[in-house]
Amino acid sequence: MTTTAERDELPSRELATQYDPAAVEVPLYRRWVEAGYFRADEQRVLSGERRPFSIVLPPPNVTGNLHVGHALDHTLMDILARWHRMSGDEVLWLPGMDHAGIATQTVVERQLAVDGKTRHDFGRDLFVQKVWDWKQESGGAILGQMKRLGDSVDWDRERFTLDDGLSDAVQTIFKQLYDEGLIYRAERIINWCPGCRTALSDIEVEHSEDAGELVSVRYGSLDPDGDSIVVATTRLESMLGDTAVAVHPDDRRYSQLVGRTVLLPLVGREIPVVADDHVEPTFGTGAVKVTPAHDPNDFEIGRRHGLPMPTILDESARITDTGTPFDGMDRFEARAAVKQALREQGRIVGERVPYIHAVGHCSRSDDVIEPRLSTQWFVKVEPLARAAGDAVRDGRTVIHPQELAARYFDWVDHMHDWCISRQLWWGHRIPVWYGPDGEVRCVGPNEEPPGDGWTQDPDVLDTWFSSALWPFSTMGWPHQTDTLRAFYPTSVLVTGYDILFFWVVRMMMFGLYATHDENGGQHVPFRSVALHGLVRDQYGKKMSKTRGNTVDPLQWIEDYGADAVRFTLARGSNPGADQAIATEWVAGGGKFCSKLFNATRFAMINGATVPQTPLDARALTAADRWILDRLDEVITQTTDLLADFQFGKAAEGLYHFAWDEFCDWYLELAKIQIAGAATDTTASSGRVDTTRAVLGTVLDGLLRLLHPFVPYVTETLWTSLTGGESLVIADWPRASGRSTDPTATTWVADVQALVTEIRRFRADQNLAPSRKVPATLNADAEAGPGDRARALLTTAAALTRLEPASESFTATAEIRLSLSAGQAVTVRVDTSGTIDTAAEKTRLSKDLVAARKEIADTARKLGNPEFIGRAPVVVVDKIRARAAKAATDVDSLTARLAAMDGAVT
RNA sequence: GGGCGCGUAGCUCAGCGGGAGAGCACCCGGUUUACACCCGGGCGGUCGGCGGUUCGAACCCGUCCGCGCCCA
Repeated sequence: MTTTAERDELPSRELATQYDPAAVEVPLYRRWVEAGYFRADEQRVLSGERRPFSIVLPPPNVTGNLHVGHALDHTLMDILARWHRMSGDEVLWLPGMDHAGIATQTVVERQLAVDGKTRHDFGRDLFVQKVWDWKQESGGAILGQMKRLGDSVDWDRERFTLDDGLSDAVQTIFKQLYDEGLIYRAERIINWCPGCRTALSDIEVEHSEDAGELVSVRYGSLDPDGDSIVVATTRLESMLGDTAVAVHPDDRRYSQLVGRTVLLPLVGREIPVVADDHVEPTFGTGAVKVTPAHDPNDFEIGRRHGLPMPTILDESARITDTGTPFDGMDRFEARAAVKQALREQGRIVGERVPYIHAVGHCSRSDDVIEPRLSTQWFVKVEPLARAAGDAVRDGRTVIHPQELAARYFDWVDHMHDWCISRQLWWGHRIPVWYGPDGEVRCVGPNEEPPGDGWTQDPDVLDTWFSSALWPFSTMGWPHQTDTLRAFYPTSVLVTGYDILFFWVVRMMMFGLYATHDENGGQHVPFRSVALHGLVRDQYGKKMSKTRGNTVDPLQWIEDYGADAVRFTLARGSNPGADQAIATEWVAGGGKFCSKLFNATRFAMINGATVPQTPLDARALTAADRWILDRLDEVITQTTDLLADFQFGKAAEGLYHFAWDEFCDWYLELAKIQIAGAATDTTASSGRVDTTRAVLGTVLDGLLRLLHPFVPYVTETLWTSLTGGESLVIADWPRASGRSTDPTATTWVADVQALVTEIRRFRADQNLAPSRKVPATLNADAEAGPGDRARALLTTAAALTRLEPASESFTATAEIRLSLSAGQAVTVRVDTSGTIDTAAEKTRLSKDLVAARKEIADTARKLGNPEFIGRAPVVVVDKIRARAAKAATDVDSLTARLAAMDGAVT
């Protein structure tokens, strides 16, 4: 027995008079979750009952909110998840978040800063506890936002990268890589963010074209007879750390200087001039200053020539340990001060201002990155990257669209070793301990850390290190769980192409390294990667806070409904390509849902029902046959497009079918069939029932097809139409298997052409749409089988408000149309003598021009023997038919224009 | 500098060898009992330029111009 409370939870089977997404969406989502529709069951896969479909959700950042890029990504994933669920697959779509090391630590540090405190005031353990507290209270807002969007994820399986299980996975793979020598610690030039005060990997650095200064400075003697050499730099303060000047060995301008020393100004140090093949002799003066501790290229030169490598910047990028007055200055302050001091010495020999050059910025804080010599942990990526490349080359993982595979290869084939240590407290701490006598020990997940006298490495791992394990760590790896057995390798990863290197490559590397089948073969983490583009503003500009053109998808959801946002995003999405979006377009998505609602409601008012038995083909009208054939086509087309990740085309095809074909034409035709049967008792008594069954059949199929895109409105309508439990667990439609009826398609095309022609006439003549116009309808003798020709005319008349001629009928105008098979129909109308001859002439003249152009175009082709000889027969026949039709039209139009002229004179 | 991609209606984009399309915007007309979140009609494009291949090019090839992204 249903309690009142339970009944309130169920959506009403009665449709309201207007669709209100805000009232429907939240309760519907709750009902789906409570019903357990989104839960995955390993056993149904392992028993062979169902095929698995698993989808990797890119874990959003725990500090993040749903932005429009997520909305797109999640919409596409949800479309796949719901489509596969309806197709009978067991779907696992697992939600969760990553811990976002820098971002999260920064959030909490900012809170502490309000009270004038830093994390050091609390110590490591207490600070980390505070971050956990923050996560409990304020983190993960995005999970609620995912629910609002409608994500059909299995909430029982929510994961977080710092969970115990996932942390075990991190420690396990670290240990394995370490033991195999694929993780090492070394002093290298790394990207240092002075704002975040940590090392970054290459991919966390974004390059932009910035305006700086290129300053040329004379090193060495200022005496015209003394040794000197001119070098240029954009980072003038770095000269304080110079330990050499390098020139190309073959550069004769400097050959006498190689091996000697020049004076380093301001510092007063003598530094050598070295010859190095890597110097570009044609750039600038051909001589370069060498700062080994603060430039990657200079570091290599320094290594080759055994140069000292003094570090002259501290963690905040202040000058330090140079023994000059610049110590303690910020790098930018020092840049100006050094320039001033050099100018006073007369050493500035040239300046290019502004000088546009590429500058690296921290992707998190936007601070200018400093290359810095530092001891860090690295992953030796070469063997991992090669395996990742091979997996795509072999087709074990397929990238969609294919063009983007080139970028993938470009990346994996030229990857630098990955700097994985971060000087943070929030994250997975590096499981390496240092002993009192310099011993180093990497501790595995089941091992006790060493005791007294040993200290653990203070750094934590890059967040991407744990995110790279996500596809399998969330399923219980390193344990061989039923979840892994059932759902791994996963089916698909859907993500933006901008994250291909950040994350996709890393998942590929770790997945191939860590996971294997029974025979020891490598597992790919996912079989397909579907890449979409960025969402841009309505002018195609990239959204950014500084530009002020960002949008809030949650506001759109509030205003227009989640379905509207989803449909608009899906419809605009083409594989690998960016898309633009605007509020008006989202409003358009809302209008589509509303249209769907009104159409279904109307069909139901007219008795639409989903038949329990197959439709009797003999009882179907041409209109019925046409819409049913179209439904079959759309089912096949949508299924094929989804299988190829062509979301935009799939959505577009459904929109067109629903609105332009079903609503605009079939519903209007159905009205006539139902009304006509009421007045015409000789029409088969089953006509009304058949029409109702066709309405129900088409709507049932359409709503199923649309459900992955717009789950809420379709669920509302479908449960009302069918009385079924839920569309979420309904079957994906299949084409009927009926052979198509091309004559039905032709018939409808003729109706549409005739109706449009009559409407054009009415509009040109300013005949009010509501006005009934008397008319006579004539078909040429050969206009086809009598019934269909008669139906064609009466149907067109009904759709255009024509009424039968009375005895006083006097034709004042004539509308003639060539039908597709070459016959013609004529409609004579009585406009009560008031005919706008000028408007009618304009209309006919316009058609005449078009028809003459058509004659010219086709005649040119048909007059070309090469065309007749070489073009396919079907093409030639088509052109001949067009030529014939155009000739008929020209005759008819000419005659009517002549008649009108005659009538006037 | 290297690689990838893009230039089609006012805007955003489909179409990628045989009649130039969609959404949004715009103009005109409409309370035709599903829907004014609507209906009907309409305006609007030498498909970036120039060459070539082809019976035929928005579509294939070359080249130039302009724009974007990624990597140096």
